[in-house]
Amino acid sequence: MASSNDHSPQNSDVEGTNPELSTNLPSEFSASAFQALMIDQLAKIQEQNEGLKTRIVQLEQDQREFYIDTCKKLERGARSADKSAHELNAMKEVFKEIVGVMSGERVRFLDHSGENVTTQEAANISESLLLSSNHESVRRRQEAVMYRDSRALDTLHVLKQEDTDIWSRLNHPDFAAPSAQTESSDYAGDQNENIQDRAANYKMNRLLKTVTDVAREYFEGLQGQPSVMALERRFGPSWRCRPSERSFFAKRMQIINRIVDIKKHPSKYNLPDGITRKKAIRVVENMRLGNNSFHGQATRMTLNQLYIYLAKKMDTPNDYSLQLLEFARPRRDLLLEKRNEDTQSTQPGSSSNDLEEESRANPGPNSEENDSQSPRREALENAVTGLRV
DNA sequence: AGCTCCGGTACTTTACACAT
DNA sequence: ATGTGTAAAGTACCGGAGCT
Repeated sequence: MASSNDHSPQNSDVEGTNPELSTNLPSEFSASAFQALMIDQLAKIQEQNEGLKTRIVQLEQDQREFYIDTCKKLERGARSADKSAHELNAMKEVFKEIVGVMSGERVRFLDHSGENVTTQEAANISESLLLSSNHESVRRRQEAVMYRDSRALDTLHVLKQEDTDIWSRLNHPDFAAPSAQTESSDYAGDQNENIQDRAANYKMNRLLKTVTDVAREYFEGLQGQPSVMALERRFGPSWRCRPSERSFFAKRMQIINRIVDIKKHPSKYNLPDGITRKKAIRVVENMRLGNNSFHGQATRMTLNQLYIYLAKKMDTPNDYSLQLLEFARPRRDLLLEKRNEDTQSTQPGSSSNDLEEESRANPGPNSEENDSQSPRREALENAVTGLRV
């Protein structure tokens, strides 16, 4: 364009200043001007072509980069989808665990004695993806824990010296000792805090009514809970730092101590050698149910009364038996009956009163059915028949 | 010897069942 | 509805064991 502008003044100059010359050479001038114009135009086209070429090359490069970038994104997406699927499966496993805990199935995982776990259940557990993925990292920690605990146990209280083979089977992944953690990651730190919180917040069950339940809570753990024995071994007394928990634990330990002592020294209680823990528990449960002389007569004791009975050393050698000699009545009932007798003795009775008294004095096999607590007692009796084996 | 931790126990408070 | 008795849970204190 600049070149064409350059030519036009020349033309006007030639035509304007020298009209004679222009009239003499019109054809020659126009041809040369046309040539120059064409060359100029061609040059411009060439320039445009080169510009287009570079732009096409640039576009090709851009497209290639876009393609590579998209491929990378797709690859990342695919990997992310795989990971999500894996996590989803893991979540399904966790959900199954939660359902298991809620339905009571999961408690079998905590059955440290291994008495209640069938081969099929063991196989199912070992097939769990989540558990298996957790297993490796947890296993190393647990080995360190077991080593530390087994050494610590040598110097601890006699009660804490329960069979190490039971402890070795305690493999619940949630309750590794914080001190045994070797990872220094934030995740491991969070887990430590979580575990310590859970241990610090554990509260022994106040609603238990039988020695069997107390022993289960201590040795095996209740549904979805760690066993008290495991808490003791992993955290020492620190998990029960609250005064209420300490006191309650001390009372429960009177019962547990007796079970352990019966198992260790059966001859001390005129019981056969090699007695199992289950049988030791049954002996103490029988004592609670009627093999006792609480306040001078056989009484079906509460756990608190059993604690008093043992703590005050009110027990006698005759109380320890695998046979339940008498399924006694609760102290509350006995006291109430005694009070009624006293009031009736002050008011010499009618014939109906005599009958009532006689029926109380000789309670028949169904006498407790009229009791206000008969459903509970029925459950207890069922438990007793189970204990009698 | 002094300190801390822990278990044991007396005492108090609370909850519940039963009688009036 | 209120009073009473019993049992259980919780609190406070004491004493022993272990550590510095």
